[in-house]
Amino acid sequence: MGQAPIQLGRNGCESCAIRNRAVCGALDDAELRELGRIGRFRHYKAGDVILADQEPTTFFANVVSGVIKLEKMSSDGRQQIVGLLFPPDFLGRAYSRTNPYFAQAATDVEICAYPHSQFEQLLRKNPELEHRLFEDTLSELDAAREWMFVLGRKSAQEKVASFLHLIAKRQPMIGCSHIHQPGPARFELPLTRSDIADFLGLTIETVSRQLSKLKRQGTIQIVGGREVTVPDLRELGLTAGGENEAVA
Amino acid sequence: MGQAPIQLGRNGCESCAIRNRAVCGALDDAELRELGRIGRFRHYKAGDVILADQEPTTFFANVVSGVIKLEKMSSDGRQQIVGLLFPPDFLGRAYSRTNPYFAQAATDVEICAYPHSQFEQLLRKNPELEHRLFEDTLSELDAAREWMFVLGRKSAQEKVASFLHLIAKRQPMIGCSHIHQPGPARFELPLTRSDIADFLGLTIETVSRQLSKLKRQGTIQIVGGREVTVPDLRELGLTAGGENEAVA
DNA sequence: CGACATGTTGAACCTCATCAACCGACGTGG
DNA sequence: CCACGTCGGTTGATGAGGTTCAACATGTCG
Repeated sequence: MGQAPIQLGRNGCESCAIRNRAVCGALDDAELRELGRIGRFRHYKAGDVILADQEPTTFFANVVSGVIKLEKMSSDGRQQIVGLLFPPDFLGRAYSRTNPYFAQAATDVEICAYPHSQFEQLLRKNPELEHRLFEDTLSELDAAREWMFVLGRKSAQEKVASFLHLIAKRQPMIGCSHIHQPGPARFELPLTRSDIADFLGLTIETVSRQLSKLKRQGTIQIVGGREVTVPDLRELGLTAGGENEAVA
Repeated sequence: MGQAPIQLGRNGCESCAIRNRAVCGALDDAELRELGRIGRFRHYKAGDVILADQEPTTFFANVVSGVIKLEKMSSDGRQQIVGLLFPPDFLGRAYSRTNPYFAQAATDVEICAYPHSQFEQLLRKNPELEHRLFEDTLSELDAAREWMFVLGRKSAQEKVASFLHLIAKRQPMIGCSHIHQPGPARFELPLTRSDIADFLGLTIETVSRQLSKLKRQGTIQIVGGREVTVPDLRELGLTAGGENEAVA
């Protein structure tokens, strides 16, 4: 739970791992150079706080590697993860003086950070960039609402299966194939049991029990607590229930 | 549960009830005339479906009066309200071929509707309009995440109190004062018990019991099942718990 | 008036939270 | 080196909060 961002030098966008997939994909070469001039790589270790709730906005960023959790917490200690960011997602709440939630590194994380005011200036004078960010925000809103259904209406078993299904879709595979058709999948869980519980509105005990149950049923295998194999994604999808699964 | 939109003639934006508060507030007079040319008033009765899930997008709209619920449903009949629209909110998912959820009139509703392609054209060539819509979307995302905390982490009692608090903040008062400082409030519930349950991830019985409990505790009064008086909003806020209440 | 929709209340049941014990891995200091 | 504490995770026993099923009240409309 430290707070030790490691600041690195300027980055070369041309060779960036997420070039064309992140918001910067909206930019032509000249504009990209400008964004590259203001962008800085930063590293965080799992558990580091990246943005604190209610604090003034100081920067935005793109996730380059790792997973970031967005978290709401109440004074009495309850917490709820309200979003997960994977590469090449965008981090930060545009046009707000303060940050509406905590952003914390779930795994070790690399981001490409842009100073607040410089980025918003770029946004103002570049409608294509703003358009791209707008589309990203719309997708996030869709995802948030999808998750509201999970939180409000699904059983513990379905919640855990839904979570695994989500990770299977977004997390880079351990093996190699990056196409996820119905069929087998293999991935590493980027979250602890405690994080999973906070994401699903459950307790760690319930999460643990449901994972064990899914193992017993043969829907998944787990080794070392974190590495998950799903023999048949379709079956996992079925136990996830609900089926608003028209996610494209 | 019918589907009978009543189509009305063209509207005069100058005298519109929500002019300057809706997205159209981003437009200068000339552009407003253009939007006025494509906008049409429509009326719906409580229960009417306004947009159907998975259907091709045919129009966008601003809510002029009434309340619209955005709803997700699964094949087995479970449903979850994922958003409520009050005047002057914007209805519709920009840049998507299809609609990601049901939009249904919770009360009688008036909207100002813009045909799909004409509106998106206007959006493309008018960055100010898109910017305005972007800001609205960011607020919706904030609200959705706020609600994820409610769904995932609050007790039934807190959920119901949170709902009442939300309505108190957004619903026009029955009396006259439209300022809501800590103090008394009076409003009409725009949702049935069943809708409230679907918004909170509860059953109607639980909602009814919690409302009765709040009455017994003196936190609220209810007459005719729909008209609510809150002697002290601060107290309601306290029983709503959580306190991410930095809503500005 | 009867039929139907909306809402309230009671009783029984069940899912999930709570409390607690335990395990293995890891890191630290004596 | 091993004892120790800590952390993440699993499993069991128990009980509370909400769901489910059911009966009843109220209001509205033909």
